[in-house]
Amino acid sequence: MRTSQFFLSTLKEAPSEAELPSHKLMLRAGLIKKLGSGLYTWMPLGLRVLRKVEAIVREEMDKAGALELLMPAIQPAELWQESGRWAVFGPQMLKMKDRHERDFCFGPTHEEVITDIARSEIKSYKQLPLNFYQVQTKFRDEIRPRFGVMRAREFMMKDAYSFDVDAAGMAESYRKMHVAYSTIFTRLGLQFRAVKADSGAIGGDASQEFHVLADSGEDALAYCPTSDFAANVEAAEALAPAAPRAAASEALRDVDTPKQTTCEAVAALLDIPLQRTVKLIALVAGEQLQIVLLRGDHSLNEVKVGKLPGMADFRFASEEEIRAFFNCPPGFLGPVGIDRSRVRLIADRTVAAMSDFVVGANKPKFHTAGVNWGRDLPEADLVADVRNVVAGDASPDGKGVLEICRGIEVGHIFQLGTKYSQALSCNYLDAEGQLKPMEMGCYGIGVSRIVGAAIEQNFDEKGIKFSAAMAPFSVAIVPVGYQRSEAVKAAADALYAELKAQGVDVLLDDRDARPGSMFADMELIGIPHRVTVGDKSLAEGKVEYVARQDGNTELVAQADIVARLLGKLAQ
RNA sequence: CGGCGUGUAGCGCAGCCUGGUAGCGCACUUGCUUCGGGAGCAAGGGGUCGGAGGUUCGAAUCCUCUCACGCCGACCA
Repeated sequence: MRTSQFFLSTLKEAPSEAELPSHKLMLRAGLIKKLGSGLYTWMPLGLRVLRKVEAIVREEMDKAGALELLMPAIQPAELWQESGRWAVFGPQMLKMKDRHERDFCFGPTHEEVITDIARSEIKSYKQLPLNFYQVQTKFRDEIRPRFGVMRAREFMMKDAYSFDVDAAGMAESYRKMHVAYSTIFTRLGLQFRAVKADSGAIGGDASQEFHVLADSGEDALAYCPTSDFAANVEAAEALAPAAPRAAASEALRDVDTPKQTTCEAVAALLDIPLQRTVKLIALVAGEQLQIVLLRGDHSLNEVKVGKLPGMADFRFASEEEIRAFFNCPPGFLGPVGIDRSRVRLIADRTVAAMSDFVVGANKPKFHTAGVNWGRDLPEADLVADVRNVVAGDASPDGKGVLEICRGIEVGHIFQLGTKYSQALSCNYLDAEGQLKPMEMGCYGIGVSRIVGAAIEQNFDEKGIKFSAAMAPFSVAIVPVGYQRSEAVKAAADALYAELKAQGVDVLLDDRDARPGSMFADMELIGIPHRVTVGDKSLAEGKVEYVARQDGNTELVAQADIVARLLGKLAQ
């Protein structure tokens, strides 16, 4: 491709709405253009990148035995009503009516449709196992779209669905997808990690997420450097402290905390470690107040709370509800001396093992110190793991200590079991003629998100640094004086023709622009290999090669440059 | 949805407080010069100042309403 025949639209300054480096760079490089909130056009340059990601995803899915199909983006409401998710999915689903007032949605995912296909097409165990996939535009009406294509409302997703005769078969399908996903992200040149995940709204048993590691990632990941344990923080178990609760050694006493409404402030005032304080979080579930106690430096894990008995649809208590029960404003709440018949007291495992701790006194401007279980208040009604793990916690596999890093979720694989096949009567006949529900799995990859995540992981002050696998063009030829020097033009054209003949995605910058702006553009859009052709080096029969990755420059004989480039591209 | 904040040329912004002929940089067009790191000079084109209503002789500027977008909190590939 020649730049004069292509469409480059680079910007020196990024539009102000962009926050993350990847978002700014994608706009500056002209990969995408915003149409509305969470809606982006993939411009010609960006589409080339997206297509390269898609191609790798397709190759590996095909290799893993999955079959591509394409389902409608618009789906009738009936299927969703049948699975019960029409109401459950909520406002995140874009709903619409046709001219006959029939309900439809723009598909946020395709479990219902694929299950409908399977139940009508698959009758016998002899047809199984099967894995169908598609690369499709999805729409989720995100509460807050942001970060460009990383959290867009309309986005490109690869979703696959496996159908097996039994749980062992499903586990094998799942394992194949795990392998395929690892291969895909490796081929894309990404640093990634597979972690244990919560299965969330989609449901099911086992599930793992694939994360591109990046400091700006929205998810916190817990991993153990000395074992293979890795989990999303929301799914990582916090073990109970190994040491038993120490005996009480302090007397119960009130302390003045005139303005200290947080554990941090109280700890600072009393000059004690934050780990000696306990905070109280008031929740409501089943019309009853639920009091959760957490150590001062820990944070509530809402996923874990939601899984406790009777807490499935919990919410945070309102300030009125808090005042009604405690007769005290938030900031000074404590578990000592409250009417335990009207509430349930849930203690985090860590708190249950504490002694001589500090909590609110249930009266404004006071906290209580030297609090001890059993002596000053009855034991908790429930001791459970309700906190997020923190760096330094023991690894749940008992093989070391956890560290925390951040990641961008680009893939998620689930073992669904029979959740959807039972809801939608997706059955087959086994060898004994028995009707059985199919065992399903589903596997998603955020194709458009990958582009953003990859840039978030690979950029410098000059712009994007695409891996060879994702770059819109593999090689950029920058002639200095293409319009002025016959020799330069002839050499550049010859190199261009030769690379094209070799099947290389090559971009020849034949604009009548100054070299500085051509260099800057090629660097901004992230072309991994650049060849500069100029009179100076041509006089010695050489051209200049620059690697975008490290900026290393070398003079290469004209006769050798094609072979050198082919060698680098093959790496 | 709640809490802020911003809407002025394609992009980045000033002007608004204190009403009086709409500006700057980049980008774009033309010409001359320049040509290995986002060139210089000169001349140009482009804006219903988000929208509606109001106050006023006069509104980008003041008031009311509205829409859009962005940031901070709960969802997810």
